Amino acid sequence: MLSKACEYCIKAVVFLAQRSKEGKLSIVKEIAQAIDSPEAFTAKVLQQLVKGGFISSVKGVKGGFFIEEKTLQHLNLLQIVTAIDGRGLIDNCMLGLNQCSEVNPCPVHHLYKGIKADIVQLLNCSLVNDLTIEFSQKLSVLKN
Amino acid sequence: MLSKACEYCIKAVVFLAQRSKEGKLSIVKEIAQAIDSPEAFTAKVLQQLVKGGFISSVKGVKGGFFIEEKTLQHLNLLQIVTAIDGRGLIDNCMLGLNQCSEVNPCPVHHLYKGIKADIVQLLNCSLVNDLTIEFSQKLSVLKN
DNA sequence: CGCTTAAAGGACATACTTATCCTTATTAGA
DNA sequence: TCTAATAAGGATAAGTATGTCCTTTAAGCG
Repeated sequence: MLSKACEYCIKAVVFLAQRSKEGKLSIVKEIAQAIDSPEAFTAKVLQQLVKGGFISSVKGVKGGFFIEEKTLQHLNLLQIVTAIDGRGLIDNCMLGLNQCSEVNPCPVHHLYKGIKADIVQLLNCSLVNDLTIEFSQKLSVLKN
Repeated sequence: MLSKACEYCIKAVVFLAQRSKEGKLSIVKEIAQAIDSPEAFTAKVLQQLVKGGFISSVKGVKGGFFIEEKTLQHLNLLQIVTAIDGRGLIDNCMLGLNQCSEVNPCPVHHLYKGIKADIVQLLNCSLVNDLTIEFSQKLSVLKN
């Protein structure tokens, strides 16, 4: 469904959002620990998030990552998923047909289209800010 | 979502089912052509389907693959997907948590559980026999 | 300025998926 | 029995995802 890179990104962003609301920067080590991910690999995917403009970073002593308040207001999971994994999950046919559509459907097209729409809706309606609030209240976890 | 191997398997099975109802065996070359897949790799995944008991094969001249009538009656996509890709799609957390549940949910657990149930239902309710009927009537395609 | 800290970036390593090729076993038919 | 056709199986290659390591760049602080 989602790549490991994308899973780490989503979890990292939720954690970072919480920390940012507390006015704190987080270094890679803290993030990797909070989401139980390999540190070096996490650093790589965080770079992608910075390049995509989803999170911000500060180098050097007292540096780290954070999310700008105004970015957090509208940031949702669809933005992150498409930036990291591309539009495959959203666009692709379940059976991999290049041209799968209403007029040229694969055998499961009509059954799958509703599910795909639901996935897009889940991602699009999942505001990082909302997820973070739940996480702060310990109503959800980012690791076991 | 599904591996390439799994995509090929599903398409191969739908094609094979149609041919089997016509009383014909199909060789790898015909199958690969019908579903637009690489021949050698398709041969490999067909072997897995034979081992799993989903399809049957005959070696030698006039040999090929087919599906037994009684197998076809109850064969559905969930059986094929779990045999080829395992239970990951069905069991795994969207964010990859090892222990994601109602009492210990990831940030999207409650939103995702319905979608996962829908995916399982799609696969479980998709009888290969039914898909084949539609395919025979040219209401769906296996390649472009 | 020089030291320390931390992100950025590049190179490399590992694992898995996808794909190909060649050989072997099996079968039908001449 | 010999030959051709075809699945089965093993080895290998190519590609992608995942993960690690080391160097470079930037920033804060004494």
